[in-house]
Amino acid sequence: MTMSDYDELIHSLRERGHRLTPQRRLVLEALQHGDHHMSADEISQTIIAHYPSISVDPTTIYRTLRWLRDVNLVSETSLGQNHMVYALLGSDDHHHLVCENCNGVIEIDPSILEPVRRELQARYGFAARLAHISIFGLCARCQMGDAVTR
Amino acid sequence: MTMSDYDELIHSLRERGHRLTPQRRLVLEALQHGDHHMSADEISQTIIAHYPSISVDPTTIYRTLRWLRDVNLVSETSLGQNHMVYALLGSDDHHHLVCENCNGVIEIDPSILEPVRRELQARYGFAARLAHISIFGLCARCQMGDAVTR
DNA sequence: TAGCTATCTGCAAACAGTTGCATCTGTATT
DNA sequence: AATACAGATGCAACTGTTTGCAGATAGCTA
Repeated sequence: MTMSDYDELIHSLRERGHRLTPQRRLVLEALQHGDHHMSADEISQTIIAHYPSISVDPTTIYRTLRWLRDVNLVSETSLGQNHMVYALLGSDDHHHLVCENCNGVIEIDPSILEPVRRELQARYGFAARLAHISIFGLCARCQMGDAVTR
Repeated sequence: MTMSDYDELIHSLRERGHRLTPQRRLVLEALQHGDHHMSADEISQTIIAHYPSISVDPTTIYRTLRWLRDVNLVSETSLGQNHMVYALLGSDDHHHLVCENCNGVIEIDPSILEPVRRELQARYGFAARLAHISIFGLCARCQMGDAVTR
């Protein structure tokens, strides 16, 4: 996303009554800084590390992340752990294959789901939001004997 | 699932060290009784309604549901609410299109994801567990103006 | 530049679900 | 029928996340 795209986006959000508060800027900055998926707690720690004098309430971080997800700026993904992870959308998009046995994660090209997206739109008129989703199952190694033996 | 299938299943689970306790029977019975997806709390309420004298600890219900999911007897699905819902596998299998705006759920034929399952196995050797999954997005009605306006 | 108001924040309390641990029990073995 | 023990249960404490509410503030309007 270019800078002018970003400005335009903020402007269009403002027009719809959304506000760009210091807290929201800090969360966005943290997400830009950490280039991988981040948990709410990692975002909080990143803000504290960069601005020790500022404190952002965890509730606000959660609410900001939900807002960013709702306006399609970040993805929210479960990787089989006890917390969600978040990532800025628009570059390095991919999906995840999560092994339920060894907890390993394989990142895959998002194009594999394009036919499904098209069919859902055609058949049901449904616009699927398929961004950074997880597909759970068993990886090649864990399939041997383990699907039953676990 | 026929009765002998069921007996066979229990037998094979026992062989692997799993036990069929009264609590587990009650959870299974509740799932058979309610024909739709049920939350842990609904299962608890159903047990209380049928057997007022027996109490099953919520922790045990959660652990039983996780076990049933791990041995592939029930599905665990998020329908966009703040809790998971569970269903017995094997009949009436389907997937869900969940509208993030109006929270409506459309049930769809599971065959739509078969090509994806095959490709994941072929390309990555990954055995996807695609049972009663949810795909989030916007339904036809909510797409008009709402994808942006929300 | 000050005022207005819908939106946002922080705090406390709540909620769904998980974990640690001591005790109990289903089931195989004798 | 009695024994033994891996595996299951119940309780309490904890985790990640959400919600209710009162006070604060972004950003429009004059």
